[in-house]
Amino acid sequence: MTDKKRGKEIAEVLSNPRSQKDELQALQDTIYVIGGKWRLPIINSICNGNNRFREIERSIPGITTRMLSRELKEMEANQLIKRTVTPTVPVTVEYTATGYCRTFGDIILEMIKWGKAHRKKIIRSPEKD
Amino acid sequence: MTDKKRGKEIAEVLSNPRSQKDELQALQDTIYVIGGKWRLPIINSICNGNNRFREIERSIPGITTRMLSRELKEMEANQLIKRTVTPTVPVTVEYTATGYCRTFGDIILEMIKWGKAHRKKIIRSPEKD
DNA sequence: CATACTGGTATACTCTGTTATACTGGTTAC
DNA sequence: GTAACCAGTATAACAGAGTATACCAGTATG
Repeated sequence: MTDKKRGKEIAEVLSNPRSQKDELQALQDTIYVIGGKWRLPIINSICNGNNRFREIERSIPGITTRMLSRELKEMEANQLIKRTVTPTVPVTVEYTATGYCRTFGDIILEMIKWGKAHRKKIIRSPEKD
Repeated sequence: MTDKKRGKEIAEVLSNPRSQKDELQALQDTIYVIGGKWRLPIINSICNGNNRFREIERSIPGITTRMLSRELKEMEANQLIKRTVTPTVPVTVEYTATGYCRTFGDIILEMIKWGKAHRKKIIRSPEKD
C-alpha cells in the first residue's frame, strides 16, 4: 500500500465516523419503506379520514385501482394499515392507519412544508439562472 | 343526479377542504423532486463533506458511476448542486450543495430519525403478528 | 510494463413500477 | 334493462430507473 493511499484511508476514517455510515443506512431504509410514487400519498389520505377504497382512490387523482390495490395489500402485509371487512350488503371495507404508520407523520409534514415553499419559489422565480 | 350522489358530493366538499388538495399537491411535488433511490443519499453525502466524484461514490456503497453521474448532472441542472472544475493536473472537480439543496435538511433528518427507530423496532420484534 | 488513481462516458441489459383497459359479481337507482 | 355504485382482479404493455461491464485520457506508483 502506498503512503498516499494509506494517508487517504486514515483521513477517511477520521472524517467518516461510524455515525455517517449508520445515518446513510437509516436513510436508505426509510427510502426503501416509503419509496415509490404512491405510498406517502396513500398514507396521508388514510390519515386524513379517507378509509374506503373508492374514497382513497378519488382523493388521489391519477392513481389507478391496480396501483392502489397493490400498495394497500403490501402496506397491510407490512402492518402499516389494517383492513377491516364488515359483512354488510354489499360488504364494507375499511382501511385504517396503524400506530406504526402514523410514525411517518413528521416526514410527511416536512415534505408538505417543503413542497409548499418550493411551489412559492417557483412562482417567484421561474427561471433563475 | 341522485340525492345520494349529491349528498355524497356535499359531504366530500365539507370533509375535503381545499387545504387537503394543496397538501397532496405539495407532497407529490416533493416526492417528484427527491424521488428515486439515490437523490437523498447523494445530497446527504455532499452535505457531509464529500465533494469529489469518487469520494461521493465511495460514500454510497452500491451506487454505480453511471447513476451517480446522471443524478449529479440532473441535480446541477436543477440548481441543487454546483459543479466546480479546477484546472489542476489532472483536473479537480468539486460538487457543493447550494442553499436550495440544504432546504432538504429537515426532511433528511426526519428520515434518518425514522430509519433508526425502525431498525431498533425490527431488532426488538422481528415478526410481530 | 502492469496497476491504480482521477472523472467520468458508452453500450446493453434487466427489472419493476406504472399505465391502460377491460372485466367480475352483487346491489341499488331510474 | 341499463346505468352506476362497491371492491377489487386480469392481462398486457410501456417507460424509465437501475445494473453490469467495459472503456477513455491522463498521471503516478511499483
